[in-house]
Formats: sequence, structure tokens, C-alpha cells
Amino acid sequence: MLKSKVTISDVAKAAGVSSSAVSYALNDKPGVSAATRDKVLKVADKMGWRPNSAAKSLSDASTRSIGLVLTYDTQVLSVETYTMELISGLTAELEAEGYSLLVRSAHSARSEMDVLKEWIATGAVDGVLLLNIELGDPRVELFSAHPEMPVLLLCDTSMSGGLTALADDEQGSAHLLVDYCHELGHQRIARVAGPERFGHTFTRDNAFMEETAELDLQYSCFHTDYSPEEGRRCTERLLSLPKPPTAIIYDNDVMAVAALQTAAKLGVSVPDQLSIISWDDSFLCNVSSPSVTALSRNVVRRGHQSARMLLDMIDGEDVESMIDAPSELVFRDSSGPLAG
Amino acid sequence: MLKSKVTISDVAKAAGVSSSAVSYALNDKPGVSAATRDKVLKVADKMGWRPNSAAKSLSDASTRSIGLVLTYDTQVLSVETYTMELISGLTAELEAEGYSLLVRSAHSARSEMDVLKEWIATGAVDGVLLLNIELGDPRVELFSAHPEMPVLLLCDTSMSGGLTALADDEQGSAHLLVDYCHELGHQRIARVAGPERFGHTFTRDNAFMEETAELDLQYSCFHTDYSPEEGRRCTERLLSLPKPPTAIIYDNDVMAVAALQTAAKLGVSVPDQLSIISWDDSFLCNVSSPSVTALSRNVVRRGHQSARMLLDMIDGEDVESMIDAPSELVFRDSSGPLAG
DNA sequence: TTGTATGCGTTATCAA
DNA sequence: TTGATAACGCATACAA
Repeated sequence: MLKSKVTISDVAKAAGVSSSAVSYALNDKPGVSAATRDKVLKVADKMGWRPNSAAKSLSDASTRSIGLVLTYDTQVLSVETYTMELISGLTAELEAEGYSLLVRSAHSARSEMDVLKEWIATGAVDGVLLLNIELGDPRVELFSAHPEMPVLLLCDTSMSGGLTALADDEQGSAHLLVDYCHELGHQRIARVAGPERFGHTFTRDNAFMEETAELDLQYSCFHTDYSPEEGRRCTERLLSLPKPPTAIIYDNDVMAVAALQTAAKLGVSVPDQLSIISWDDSFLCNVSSPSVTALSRNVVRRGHQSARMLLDMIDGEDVESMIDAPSELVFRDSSGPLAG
Repeated sequence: MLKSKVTISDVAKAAGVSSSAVSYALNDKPGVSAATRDKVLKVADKMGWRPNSAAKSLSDASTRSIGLVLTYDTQVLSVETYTMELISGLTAELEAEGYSLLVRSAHSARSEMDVLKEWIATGAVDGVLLLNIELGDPRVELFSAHPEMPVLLLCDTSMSGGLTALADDEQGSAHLLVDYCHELGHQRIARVAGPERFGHTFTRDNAFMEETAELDLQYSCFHTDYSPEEGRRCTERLLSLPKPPTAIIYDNDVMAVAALQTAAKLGVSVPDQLSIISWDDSFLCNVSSPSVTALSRNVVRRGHQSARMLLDMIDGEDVESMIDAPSELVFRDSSGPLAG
């Protein structure tokens, strides 16, 4: 390994001053005369000095990075764009402060816990972002026991166990969706949801039951794994009921688009006989035919916001949990009043 | 900041031995008796000792992470799944060795260069993966001047400037595509390509010209920015030619799917009057109607392979450039012989 | 205003 | 087999 790296003492030697003088000068701190400061800066610049990141981390106990564990399986990651949009927003915001995103993958909940414990014990990151919080999630307990590690949870505050969370406005979204279906005249609506163990699924379930009860609508719900196969299967089951729903809301875009195919196969016309709505918007919803009405969440902005909150926590500020800006419903061709 | 971290000297004190004995024991190195080793291991385990990552990095000059700079703009990242699939494969392979992926974003080529220079100077990563190499790319020069930093380029070897590269088999893919169109009986084929400055676009351009010339086919090509809007615009232009192409290959899935809409709008039937083929496969191609014939690249495997090569380079091995496994053509409903 | 000295937590060298 | 001790590069308290 070539060690062409320039250190502070190299600069000190070249400038004919002490290493502390160099350190003060480079960090713009008092303790050196203007003359030596100028000389040091000039020499350091000419020698191409940059602070060694490991040494800096060791010295001030910060790594200038936040951690994210990817747990989705490859299948899902290849299809959904949520994680990529989130990463995009996160890194863009972190960039402004010179922070990095440290990404690791885990093939199971257990191995994710191992990575998180390692981060806490080794100080490899300054903060952590947690996704897909489940009911009774062990990660909540872990970070509750380690208040020294800043952590932000993307989940409803009801399951963050007192930790700081950035929540989706699920209640508001459910209201928006149910209201829209009601206005179109639908009386029987259904939902094809994500896995029941996920916190946000639980929150959505409750919100949907409330909203539909309020308007006296019939409501049924299936829980799945977000895959197109499950989307198709649930759609078939729902449409073969004696009194099938006339509007179905899918918890992600992939299932909604897959459902279009199923409807076509069964000879059910969209939107004349069936309205299909996706809880997630994406390019998929835009290019399918018919295009799919969807709830747009602006995940990139969410990434920015998450990074901002984490950076503030790392700065020692007391950051309160908050609810993200409400989603917007994007009207497209897959929804409408019953016809014929 | 709570300093609840357990250090080696804490363990040494608790076990009643010296810190060097602890270090030897924990790193499974000779120099301690079996008895003290056992005792140290037991105590360290009970105290929950884990090596501090910054200290370890400073000591052995390695960070156990590889760097990746994201430069796509948010728009594109939200749509295409290539980067996410790559990251998925990368992190999965890195995980086995306890390595992390350090991600930063850059809003311009200039700022990417700044990040890369910083990584080289500060030693923040043990190796770097470079994407989207352009002709005369300054990054090639940068890393040529810094052979101490392992780097892998995902590009054709013709533009890697002697640096190690993992190349797509563009020639083989072009052959596959042109041959397929020829067999279907198409005489005039066109291609809607990515930006001309990208290295792989250049390579594809050459390969396509060769392959079409070989079979005496008419060939025309437009260069774009991968966006659906450009995909639509180019499709309209091509179809309004006096002798329009009967088969069009798009350099990515997004443009291919967008082209379906344009063809429908213009009353051109796919595949009876026009075959549409995508150079990238994805879920999009699968759910569009008609579904789109596409070249499948297995990007996740590519990520695995990249990580493997980088880890070997970091281990000091001499890694040769190589060409990735050939792509497969997935036949769907958007291509076929001319009808009517 | 300066330079010296010490700590950060490891690993590795060298006497004992 | 052990236990001091230096080195990694930076920051900083303290003495000159």
C-alpha cells in the first residue's frame, strides 16, 4: 500500500511550525497569528492535505455517516422504487453536510439486528434510519436501550415506543381514498393490503375500518406480501364473491397493475365495472393501460426530511416526532363511477 | 454523549491482564496462553466488547467499506430499477465479508469528482465502483493517477484506460437483437439510444452498425436522454419517415413502454405493423400491454460480481477485466413478424 | 502566539 | 508467555 497521504505533521514540518498550529489554522480556530495561518493554509493546499477520516472519527467520535439496512429481498427491490427514491432524497440532503449513507443488507430480521447491534457497539455510524417497523419490533427495544445512538423510525407514532418517528398521514390518506370512492357512488369497496405484521398496514386497517363505517360502506380486506402474484390471486377471489366489490384499493402499485391484467382476463371492465386505485404512485401507474389512479407520496421529499431530522438529532437537538405532508390523489383512468 | 462503549483496556482491567494480551486473544493470534485466552474471551463476551471501527480503521488503514456515488437525477432514479438492483447485489455480496457500501450523491460530474478525490485523500473507503463512464471520462485519469485505490469500472474495456472493468457483452447483445429482427423478416430497423457521451451508447452504436451492415439491413438511430418524453418524440419522428422502420429497439425499458402509447396514439398496431424491443428488462415490460420483448441483464448478479472483484482487489489480488455473462432475450408480445 | 504533551482505541513491537 | 510502549492522524488542554 502506497502511503502517499499527507498528514498534519508533514504540513507542520514543511511550514516550519508545530502540528497544533497547523490544526488550529486548518480548522479555523483561534490560537494562531494571521501570518502563520496564511502560511499553513498555503502549504497545506499545495501539499494537498485532507484530514484522514479514520483519525478524525477516532478523535471526535463521529463518522459523518448514517446507517441504513436493506432487508427487502431482491425480488421486491427490483420492482419497487420506494427505497431508491428514499435513498435519493436521503443522500441529497446528507451531501450538503458532507455526510454519507452507510448501507448494509440483511437477509433476515435477525441479521438486521446483528448489524444494528454492531453499529451501536462499534460506533460505525452517527445515526440510524429504520424502515418497515413491525408490531412489537425488537429494533424499538434495542434503540430504547441505547439512547446515545440517534435513530429515526419511518412509522406511525403509535408503534415507535417513544422514539422519534416520521409518520405517514395514513388516516388522512384513508379518508381521501374512502371519500373519493364514496363520491363516485361505490357501496362495496375492498382493500388488498400488505403483510399484517407491518405497522403501517395495521394503521391503515384501522383507518379504513373507521372511514368506511362512518359512511356506511361495505368493506373487506385481504393481507398479502405485495407481490404481483398475490395481487392477482386476491383480485380473483374478490371478484368471485357473490357480491363483489366495485372498487379495490391496493397497498402498492405493483399489485394494482397486476390486478389490471386479472380484471382483463376475467372480462371485468376497468373502470366501468371496477375501479382500481393504488396506494403508491409510480411510473408504473402512469404507463399501464388504463393508467392507474394513485396516491402520490413524494418519497424523495420524505428522504430529505428524514435526513434533516437525523442530522438535527446528531447535532444534539431534541427532535419531535412528526407527520409527513399529506398525500395527493392523482386521478387517472382506472377509476370512475359505475357504468352500464 | 454517553460513553458506554467497552474498550480493550476495560476488558484488560476486568480480566486482570494487559491490553496487548487482550488484543492477541481477541484476534486469535499467538502470544497468549490458552488459559488467559479463554478468560479474556469470556470476559470480553460478557462485557459485550466490539472493536471500535474508527480505531481499527486508523490502526490498519482500512474502512471495510466501498464507495458508490449516485449521480442520476431524482427523476430517473424514481423510474429505473437498475441502480437499486445493482446496490442490492453489491450489498448482499459485501455482507458476507462484513463490508458496507458507502453511498454519496452528487448533483454534477464536478461534484462527483470532488467526492472521489476526497475519498482518495482521506481514505474513507477501501475501494470504489464507477458507473456510467463517458468518453474521455476524467474519473479514469483520476484513478490512473492513484493506483493505491482499488477501483472497478462498469464499462467497456475500450474506455477503461487500463483500469479494471466489468463490461457488458454489448456486441453479443447487439448480435442477438439484430439477428432476431432479421429472422422475423424486418428489413428496416431503428434504435432509440441513450446519450451519445455515454461509453456504452458508443459501444452499442458501433456494434449495431456492424451487425446491420452484415445482414444488409437499413438502420437508423436517434440519441436521447432515456426519458419517456424523448422516447415518445423519437418514436413519432421515426414513424413519420417516408419509409418508417418496422422494428425499433429502445436503449431502456422506460422509453420502450412510452413508445407503446405513441404507437397506439398514431394507430400503429404492435406487433403487427411495428415490433418494439427494450434493451433493458424490468417489471415494466412485463405489465405493459402488450408486454414488451426485452433483453434481460440480471443486474443483481452483476452487483454480486462487482463486489467480488472489488473485494479481491482490496485483498491485493491482480484482478483482470472481464465481460459479464451474455444477456438473454425474453420474448413477449410486442415483437413478431409483419402482418397484414 | 507558540510548541509540547496527551487522549481517542487498536494493532504491533520490544523488552522482561 | 507476558506487560509496557510506540504508532496510526487528529484535536486540544496546558505550559512556555
